[in-house]
Amino acid sequence: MSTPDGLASSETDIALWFGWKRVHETVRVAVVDEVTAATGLSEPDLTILMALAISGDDGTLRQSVLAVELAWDRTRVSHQVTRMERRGLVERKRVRRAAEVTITEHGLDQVRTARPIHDAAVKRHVLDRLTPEQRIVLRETLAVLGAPPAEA
Amino acid sequence: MSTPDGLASSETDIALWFGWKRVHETVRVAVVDEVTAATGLSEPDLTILMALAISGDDGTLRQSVLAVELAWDRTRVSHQVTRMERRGLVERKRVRRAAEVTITEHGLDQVRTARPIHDAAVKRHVLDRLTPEQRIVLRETLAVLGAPPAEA
DNA sequence: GTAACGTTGTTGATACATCAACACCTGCCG
DNA sequence: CGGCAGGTGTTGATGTATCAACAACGTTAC
Repeated sequence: MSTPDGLASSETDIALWFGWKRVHETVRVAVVDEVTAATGLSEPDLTILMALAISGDDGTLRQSVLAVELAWDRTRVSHQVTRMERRGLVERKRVRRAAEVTITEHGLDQVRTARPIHDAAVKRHVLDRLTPEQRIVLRETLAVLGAPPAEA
Repeated sequence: MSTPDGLASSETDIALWFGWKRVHETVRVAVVDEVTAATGLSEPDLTILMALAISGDDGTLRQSVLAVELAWDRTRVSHQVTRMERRGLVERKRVRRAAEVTITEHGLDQVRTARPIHDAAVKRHVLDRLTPEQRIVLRETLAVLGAPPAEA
C-alpha cells in the first residue's frame, strides 16, 4: 500500500477489513448468481424466504424478528416484504401493532428449488475450500464479532 | 434450526455463511454510520475514494481496475463515479478506450477526514475484538477464499 | 386519566445496485 | 481490406437500500 499524504492505515491492519469486504462481495455474488439463474429469486427474496422457511412456526415471523435476525433495518424489511407480497411469495397479517409475515405455498416451492442450489454453492465457494481448523476458528471469530460490543 | 419439509441444511454447515452475512452486515453498518455522521460520505463514496487515495499513482485509477480491486460490476463503478463526479469528489478522463478516475482536492480532503474515523471504527469493531491468532487464521482464510476457484 | 415515552411499522424521496442493450475501440483472422 | 471477437464504458429501466417523517399502539409515571 503506497500512501500519498497522511492516509496510511498505520499500525492496525485495516487491510484485513478490505480483504474481508472483497471476499464477502465475491462469494456473495457467486452464490447469488447461481440461485438467480436457477430460480429468478433475488438475494433479498431468498434471504427472507429462507428465514421464514427455517423458522419453526409455520413459516411465520414478525417483521421485527426478521429485522433482528438478519441485522436489517425496519424499513428495509417493510419495503422488501411489500414487494414480495405483490409477487405472492409471502403474506402479511397485522396482529396488534405487529406485522406477521408468512411464506405462501408458492414461496415455499421457490425455496425448495433454491435451497439445494444455494447450499451447494456455499459449500463449493466457502466450506469446501477451508480446512476444519479454519472453519472452527472462523466460527469462533464470527461469534466474537456477532456479540454485542463491550460497554464503554 | 427446525426445518419444515425438506429444507434442512444437512451435513455442511450453511449456518456459518448465514453467520458471516449477519456479522458482515452488523459491522458494515456500524462502521459506515460513524463515517457518514462525521463526513456525509456514503459507503460507496468512501470505498472509491479510499481506493483512489491509496493507489500510488497520483490518486488515479482506471475504472476497470477499480472494478477488479473492489470486486464490483463495471456498471456499478460507472454509475457511482458519475454521481461522485457531479459532487466534485472525482474527475473522469477518457484515455483511449479506458476511463481514468482521479480524486480531486475536495475528495482528498474528505478522505483525510474520514480515514482516521473509519480506521478507528474498524479497529474497535473488528480488530481489537480478535486475538492475534484469530487475526492470523482469518487472514489465511480470506486468502484462500479470495483466490480464484479451482478449475473443474 | 393522560402525558411522555418507547416500540413497531409505513410511506415517499433519494441514493445505490443490477440487468439488458448498446457504443466504441483494438486486435486479429479471413 | 472487411468483418468479427473481446475488452471497456455508458445508458435507461427496474429493483433495492437508506433516510426522514409520520402513524399507531403499549407502557409507565404522574
